[in-house]
Amino acid sequence: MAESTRERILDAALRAFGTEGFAATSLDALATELGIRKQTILYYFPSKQAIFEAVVDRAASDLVKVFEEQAARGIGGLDQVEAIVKRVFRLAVRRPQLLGLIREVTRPGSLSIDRLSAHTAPIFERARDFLQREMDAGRMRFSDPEMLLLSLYSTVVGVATELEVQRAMGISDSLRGAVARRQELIRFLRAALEPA
Amino acid sequence: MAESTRERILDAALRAFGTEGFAATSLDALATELGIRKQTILYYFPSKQAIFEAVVDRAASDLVKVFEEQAARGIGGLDQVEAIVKRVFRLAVRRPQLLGLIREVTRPGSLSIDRLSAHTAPIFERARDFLQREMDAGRMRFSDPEMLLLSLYSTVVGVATELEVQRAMGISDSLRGAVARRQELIRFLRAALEPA
DNA sequence: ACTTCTCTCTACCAATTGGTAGAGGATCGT
DNA sequence: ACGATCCTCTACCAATTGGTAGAGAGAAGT
Repeated sequence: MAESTRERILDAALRAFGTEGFAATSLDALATELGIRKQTILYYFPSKQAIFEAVVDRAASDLVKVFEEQAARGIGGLDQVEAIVKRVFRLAVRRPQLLGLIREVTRPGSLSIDRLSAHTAPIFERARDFLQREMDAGRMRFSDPEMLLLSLYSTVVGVATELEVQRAMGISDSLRGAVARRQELIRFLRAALEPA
Repeated sequence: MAESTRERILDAALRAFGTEGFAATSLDALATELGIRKQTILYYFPSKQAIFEAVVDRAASDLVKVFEEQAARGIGGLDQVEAIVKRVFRLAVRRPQLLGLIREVTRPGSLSIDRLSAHTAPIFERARDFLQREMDAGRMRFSDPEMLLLSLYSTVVGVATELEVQRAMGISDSLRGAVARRQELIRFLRAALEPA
């Protein structure tokens, strides 16, 4: 057996929640997609909310792992920023629903936001310290590291996920387009971060 | 009479769609909030989808107006970029649901995306030409104007709307916090755009 | 006085929602 | 052979969903 039913449910739920959103996803639709009955889903998870939380947990730890792998390399300066952007982009291309889910969770009305930030708080802290260190070492333009982190987050996640905006702007969303976007984004960020 | 019923419905719908999202908003809830019956809503609009489209139309033209007002001033270079960012921020503070709605419409599964881009296409084009002109004049770092526009869009909209991410990062979402964010964002963009 | 138009209402409806109860079939250790 | 555990199913259910049909109130025009 390739994958347990539980895992298959989580996979399908990630896709659905990450693209359609929580409210627009019905358990019946999820079950039909999987070729099983809704009650089978409710055997593994007590409620729809519980599925969502499990999906968030898994997505968050996948995301954190990507960051920690790169952090472990201990590269410094803008090269490290570039490496992280590349990893985020690889993730966005391979598993677009994952970042879509993050945006679903960070929506104003959402529950589970605390669940996500419990996972991500350590890497936020780490990133902030990294920026501070690089600034002190003169390898990065000086500014408030938290605000800078917010700008970086917005830019990277936006460019990686706003596919419909790109389409509306007439930008190709092919793989080649993704590479071009990534390249321009990195140049953009390097210009924004380089010390004066 | 302060406001027509139709206008009140559109106002409430903007708020609901912009924060809760389309699927999570029910006509009954909307009606209760307004102190009227659901059927009164359905007298003015034939369906939920039609309400959404009307809201998108109104929000889009409000948004376009903000841009055109600033474009008419004919300021050049980074000062113009800064002025636009400030206007977007003012909008985000005064009517946060408006940008929330944009994000709802630009979500993958959404309908009405064409409706939005029909409104915004002209200002996208205008912005692209503006960037190109500024680059040619040497007042802005040289790069692909479309890709640059995407980066700018992502950064500005993200910083202006990702309130929950900010909360998770420990950034205050007070008015003072908004001013600080705007200031840092402008410095960030200036650094990213200044010619080498 | 009568009609017409604008608006909001009550009364329903079929379909879908998330969720409960419990039957039945495997597969297991004993 | 037997019970226990694991898993998926059928059968329901109350509540909510978007939407229809049409009554009735009020104002306006004739």
